[in-house]
Amino acid sequence: MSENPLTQLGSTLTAIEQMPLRIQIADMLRRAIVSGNLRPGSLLVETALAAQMNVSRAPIREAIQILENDGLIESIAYKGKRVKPLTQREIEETYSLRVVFEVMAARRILEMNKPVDALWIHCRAMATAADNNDRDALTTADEAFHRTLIGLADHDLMLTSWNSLYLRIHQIMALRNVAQLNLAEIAGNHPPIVHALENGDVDKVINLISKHTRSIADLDAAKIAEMNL
Amino acid sequence: MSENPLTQLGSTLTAIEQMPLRIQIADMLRRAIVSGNLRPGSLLVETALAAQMNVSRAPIREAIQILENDGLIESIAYKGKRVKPLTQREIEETYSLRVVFEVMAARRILEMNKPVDALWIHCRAMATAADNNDRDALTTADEAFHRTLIGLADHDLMLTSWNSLYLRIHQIMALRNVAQLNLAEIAGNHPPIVHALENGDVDKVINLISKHTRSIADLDAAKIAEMNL
DNA sequence: GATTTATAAGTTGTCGACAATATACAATAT
DNA sequence: ATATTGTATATTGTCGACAACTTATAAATC
Repeated sequence: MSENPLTQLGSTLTAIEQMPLRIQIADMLRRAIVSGNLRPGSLLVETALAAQMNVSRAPIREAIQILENDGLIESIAYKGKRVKPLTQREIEETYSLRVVFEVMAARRILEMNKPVDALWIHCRAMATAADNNDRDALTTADEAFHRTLIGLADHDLMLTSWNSLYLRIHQIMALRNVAQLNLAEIAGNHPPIVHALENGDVDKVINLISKHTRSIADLDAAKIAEMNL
Repeated sequence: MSENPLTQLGSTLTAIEQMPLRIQIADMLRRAIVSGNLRPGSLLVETALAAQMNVSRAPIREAIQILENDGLIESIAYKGKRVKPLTQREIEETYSLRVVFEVMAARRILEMNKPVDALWIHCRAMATAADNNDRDALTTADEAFHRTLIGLADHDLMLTSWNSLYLRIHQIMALRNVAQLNLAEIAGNHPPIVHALENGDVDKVINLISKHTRSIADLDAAKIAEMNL
């Protein structure tokens, strides 16, 4: 089984290429949706996609079903499937559920007395990104912060739900007006959370997370409502 | 589709007979799993199922994918798919997530000042069932209680997650030793929750729900561990 | 002109067959 | 006896075709 490094790299690449088509297609479509390239409401027709990708309908169907499971696509009887429209309500539900998960995570972390040092790394990355006015870097560090927080809770079921949630959050973020976000403010919101965690102050953690999320959720909900998706 | 192959298998609901085969098959398999007829670890082979149900593999594949989404089935490379084994950890995660959802629901109900009269109906049904020593009736009323509680929170995303959670709870319940459950005690656990809700006592609600769920979760986790699934 | 009916087009649902790949087992060589 | 190789088998992945059903369009009737 031991081969030279070059073949190892090659096998890694072919491993991706040799994944089932449905996975490749699902990944492709998922990226298109959460990046905003496929806007909410877009119709997905199996035959069209199959022709476009030069594959049969079978893997397309399965890929679409995967995305339906992700909550990114919904079925419309005998018309096709379409990218799920984003309603104000859904945005609010998405963010409120994220708050619940993060509060749950915080409680578990405190119960288990887990160190939260890992969070500081992402806080610093966010601060740097804010200084450089680098929105992409801030977004990346922000997600890393939240993902780390959830991961520390060591709860697979919640993590799975959270991943699904975050797909939609990505989609929302791709459509929102980033210009109205104050990078420094967002970066500044996170260190107090870590401090509260280190001090074991549950109520403060809950308060901070709730307030932080709500302000973002309100911005996004307003934006999406205005876009009329 | 003038002749439905599945009628031979005892599917009696007429409404369901016009649904796509994948839905019928998924429902059938789901019932088999959550009722304990298909035990955790059972292998599901597409060709075998297709032959057994007199359909092609296509709807079987899609049905299996649906159940994979439900978290009831997992894939095993080049062996087939199997009913996901139940681990102690997973049981604990399932119940702890249910607690979080119910606490979230309670908070929202209190915030919206929603009347919770509907819950009393199910409390009474549970009391009656306990008096009659009718385990099935108690289980039904119990689920109705919890489903109503979640429903009152008016949060579609959470409801969807909760439904998925409850599938696994059904599966767990089907495998547990019902004899060790004290019906009167379970029935008695619910009215105080409704009282606390009516009094707006959030902390008490949280406390009651947590304690109530934990005792059941501990019983089930022990039972499953002992069964070595 | 409005309403009903017939026709066409488009989309999903299902099928049977073939290809690819991993596993299990037997046969062979060392 | 152990390791290796080859072969058979089992299972999933993918394809192209056809059927069923819904919607849209055009025609016909009143």
